[in-house]
Amino acid sequence: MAKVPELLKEHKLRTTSSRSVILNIFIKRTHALSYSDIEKEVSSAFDRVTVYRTLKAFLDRGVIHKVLDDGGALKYALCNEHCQEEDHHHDHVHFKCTQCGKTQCLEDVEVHPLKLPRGYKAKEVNLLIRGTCPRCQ
Amino acid sequence: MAKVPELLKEHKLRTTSSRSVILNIFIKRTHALSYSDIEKEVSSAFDRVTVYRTLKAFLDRGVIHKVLDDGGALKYALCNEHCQEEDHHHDHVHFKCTQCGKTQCLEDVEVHPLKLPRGYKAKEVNLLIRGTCPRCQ
DNA sequence: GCTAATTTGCAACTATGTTGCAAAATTGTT
DNA sequence: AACAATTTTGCAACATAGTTGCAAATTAGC
Repeated sequence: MAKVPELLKEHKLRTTSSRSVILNIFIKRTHALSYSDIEKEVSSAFDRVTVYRTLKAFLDRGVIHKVLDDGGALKYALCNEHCQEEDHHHDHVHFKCTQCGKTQCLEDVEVHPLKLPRGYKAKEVNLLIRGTCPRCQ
Repeated sequence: MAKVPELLKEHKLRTTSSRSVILNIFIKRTHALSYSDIEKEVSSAFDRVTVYRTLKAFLDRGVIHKVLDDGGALKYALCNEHCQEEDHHHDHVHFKCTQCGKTQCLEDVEVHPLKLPRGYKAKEVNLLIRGTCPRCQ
């Protein structure tokens, strides 16, 4: 909680109440959050638009990254250490539990380099694994 | 075009005009299509709801599968040969060109089995690669 | 405390997707 | 080719997701 203002400053974002609260939610949670997850937690303390704009600001400054999900709504999760705009690290492995519906980043899973057909050049790889998580066995 | 009715019958779907037209669009195109891509092609010959329901019917019967995309809207692409409801093959590699925005299935790319942390059990793996396609080099 | 720049809330709008229901179309059977 | 049973369609209405413009409020640096 104490490090929230510094985290914001690190990413060149002004410290405002909505940003502090929402960033803190991301820090507390270990799984990816959608707009509606956040809306529920802040229980309309902020306008819908503010929440969306906060998420957009976090995205643009590399505080969070998009998490692909099979459902409709986009989810977001905290980027790990020092992943600033430019040198954003771009290989994500996400695990969605089909039981509880939660999506987590798996930082330690190694993605083997892929052999693409001639002419394709990869910049970023996103892996979504669906299955059951340890808590839902 | 001729094989559209048989394809529908194979998947236990009645032959109707919307299904024939939409299935044919999927056959013609090599890249994944969103609802709005289809809407544009059929130029409101069918009701919005019918298009959505047709996509849902195709999904349920294993004619098409969902394609993850980083944007908001879900995309869909033809399943390949004999991928019926039950034994749907579940490892997909998709390539999204950041230049032209088109997403393709890469059938031939091999996905190496992943070592997941203890307790995680994978059922399905979806890989989305972002980069540039041969046509946009 | 002042000023400049950014952020917020509101209203309004677009896109995406779903549900219930009556009318229309499809299929198999005479 | 007409019939009945089932499925599919279109319409209206709704729900969720996400965006934009603008004036008022807030933040950061001085």
